[in-house]
Amino acid sequence: MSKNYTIEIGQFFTNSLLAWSKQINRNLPWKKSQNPYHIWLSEIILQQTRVEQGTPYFNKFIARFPTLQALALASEDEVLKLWEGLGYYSRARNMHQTAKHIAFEHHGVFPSSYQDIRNLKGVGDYTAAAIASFAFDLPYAVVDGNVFRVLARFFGIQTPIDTTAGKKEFQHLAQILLDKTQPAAYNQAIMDFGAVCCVPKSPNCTACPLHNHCHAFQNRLVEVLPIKSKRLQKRTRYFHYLLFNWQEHLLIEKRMEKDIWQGLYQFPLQESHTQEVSWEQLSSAFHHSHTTFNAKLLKTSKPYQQRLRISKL
DNA sequence: AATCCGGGGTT
DNA sequence: AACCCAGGATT
Repeated sequence: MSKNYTIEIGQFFTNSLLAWSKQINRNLPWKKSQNPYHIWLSEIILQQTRVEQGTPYFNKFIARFPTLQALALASEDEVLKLWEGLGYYSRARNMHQTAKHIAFEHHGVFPSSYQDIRNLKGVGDYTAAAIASFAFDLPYAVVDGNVFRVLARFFGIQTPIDTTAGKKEFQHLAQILLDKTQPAAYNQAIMDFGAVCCVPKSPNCTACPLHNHCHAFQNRLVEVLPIKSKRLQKRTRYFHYLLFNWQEHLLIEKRMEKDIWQGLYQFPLQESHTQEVSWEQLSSAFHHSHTTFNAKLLKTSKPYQQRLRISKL
């Protein structure tokens, strides 16, 4: 698809983004330096996480673990405790494991080539390109949700972004468009542009400096692009927590099954598909807690919802 | 290629 | 209720 576009339009795109980025000011705390530890930490936190949600976590982690060595020396429990509430908890485990790996097996020296960075646990194509460009000025184009959207719209690409072919096509085009003389500035510019200007819903296209050459705007495809092939649907799970008193303590348990929150702790739990659950269900489900610990059921919680995505077809 | 893994905001 | 977010690992 990228073969259909001229060099000139690509240069217009790149130069326009860089010019646009100079007139906005998005001061993010992890952009104050090229410290690879700070860059890496921020990128892990921001995976599938909004900047506004991740920023306080970044500040907490930097305050508690000023260096990669400090993070490596921490216990996994403490790392998870600091991560609490952010979701996708395997990110925290992989991050901690990687910190220990770099600290104890590479003398604390953060890898400085794309391939070495890419080989770190928890680091995929996007994060490797982000660290390589932001921390080491290496010419690797980032492709995140913002980039998919901006490229799909401006170049009118209708290939679904959630397919192997789509990912390959967008990655290839992004690499062509990258300004190799200033990869960090370009990568920052295209993501800022997607986050601030070319937003998912109802972008203000008439105010966009690229709209004269934007395929989606010229062809009324802004609300259609980017295209995703997999339609997603939500299934709702209801969790009813039970508070057991045992020798003046509240019983908690550890989630060992292969499911969400693996290895995390919770009050004993009965799950149901509906908001209501019968007392018989609760009682029989926790006969074990009663008999094993001689614990007394104090009360049950209101039902908590957890929605998860399941593919429709 | 599909599926799993989350919390939180927006529409 | 559906969609989206500075995605990656697993199967």
